[in-house]
Amino acid sequence: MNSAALPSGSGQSVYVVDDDSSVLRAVSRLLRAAGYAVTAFSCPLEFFGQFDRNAPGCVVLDIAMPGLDGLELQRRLNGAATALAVVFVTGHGDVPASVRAMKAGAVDFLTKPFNDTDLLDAVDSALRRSRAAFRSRDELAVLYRRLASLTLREREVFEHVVAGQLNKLIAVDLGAAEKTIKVHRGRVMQKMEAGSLADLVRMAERMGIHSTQRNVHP
Amino acid sequence: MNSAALPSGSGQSVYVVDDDSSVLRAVSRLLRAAGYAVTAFSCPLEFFGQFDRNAPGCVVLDIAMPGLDGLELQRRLNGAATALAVVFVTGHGDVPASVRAMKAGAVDFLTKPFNDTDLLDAVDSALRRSRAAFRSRDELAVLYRRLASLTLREREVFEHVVAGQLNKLIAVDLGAAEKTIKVHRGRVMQKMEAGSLADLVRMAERMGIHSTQRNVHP
DNA sequence: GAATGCATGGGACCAAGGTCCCATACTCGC
DNA sequence: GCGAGTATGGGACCTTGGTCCCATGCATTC
Repeated sequence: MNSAALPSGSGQSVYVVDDDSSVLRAVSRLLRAAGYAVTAFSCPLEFFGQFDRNAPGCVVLDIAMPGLDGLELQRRLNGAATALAVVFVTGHGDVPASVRAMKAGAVDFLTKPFNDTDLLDAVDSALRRSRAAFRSRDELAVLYRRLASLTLREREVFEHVVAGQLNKLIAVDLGAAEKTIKVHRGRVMQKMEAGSLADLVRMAERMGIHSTQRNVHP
Repeated sequence: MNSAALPSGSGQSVYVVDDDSSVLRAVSRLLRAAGYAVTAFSCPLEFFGQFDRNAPGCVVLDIAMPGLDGLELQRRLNGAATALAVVFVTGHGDVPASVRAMKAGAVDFLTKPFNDTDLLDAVDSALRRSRAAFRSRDELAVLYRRLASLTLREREVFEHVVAGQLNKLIAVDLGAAEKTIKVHRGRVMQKMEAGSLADLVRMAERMGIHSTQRNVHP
């Protein structure tokens, strides 16, 4: 185990994106002094091409930038498969922009001049949120990978099982013998790596799986 | 069934709170014309004393008001057991105020002059959110009422069951016979009105019940 | 002091879940 | 055409879960 500072592994990486180089320097210095792994960009497109998609992190973003607008960059980040959290920092922010930013999930929206504490608090809270989102996204990805390993039939049985139906009824619904359902059910438990039915139900909940149940008369 | 307009039953009730009587009149008229059941208040405290806690609804709120500040009123609403959603409307809103409002869960934050469509959209979205929150709060209340009807022992068994443990193991953990656990478990299913174990697990999830499990050696 | 609610279980059963081994049948790709 | 993967089940067997009736012991309450 090497304990060198690994920006992407530490969950402490902060990207600062601002076209004003003096602000960029000042903010970067402040955050580095606070112990964060900071990467600075004066060009939003450059940032978008280089940041680490596979790690949690925080982006400190100026709203008004030439080339790529801050809000537009946020929109692209939301569209991309990342778990980055955004903190806006701006000199001349207007209310509509701040509202749009917050609606789109920004953690905070600071107007210059802001005091150091506000920025540090925002970054801390953003990293916290990003790490949580990243972890949850990761766990979900594992679940979906397992789900994808199910055959069609197993998937059907899975849905009926987490709906609380008895094997006997599932058999009727799917037009098979109870015996066969048991076999599929056993394989579902194995493939999903569920230690108990309760586990399986919780997995289904997290994946938003609700039975596509035609209750009576298919 | 009387189909008279019932503000609290319809899920369409909107409270407008603004100390500027001309704005109050204009906004109220607009919303009434759109079919909402509008109640207007020029005094925030009066509103706070009179609104219906037991129905979903939307509050259109001015930020700057004498007596009770808009943000403070929002804070109180969040503290109270309501499911109201807040839309801010203000003449001279500053960015920090809008950010605080959005962080506190406001649906939108409009600055005058705003066009009618923006307000109507915001109110519609707020009512939608409020209805969803209200329903979910209601369902949760039912679950908690059932949970409260469990005896201490039943509650313990409940936690172990949704943790996926077998009756046999629960018996060991609680120092009782498997037979006894079965009895408790049966009563838990009855009292919680769960049709299946899957149901019970989902109920536990919604209530955030995770076993307070001392795995080995109590 | 009788009644009530609760926790505790024995006995007896039956239903449901789970798991072996085994077999058939179909489809797909090489 | 043959093997792999899939869906299907029979037979046998055991473990769990669920539910009757019944009974005891211990608090609290009226």
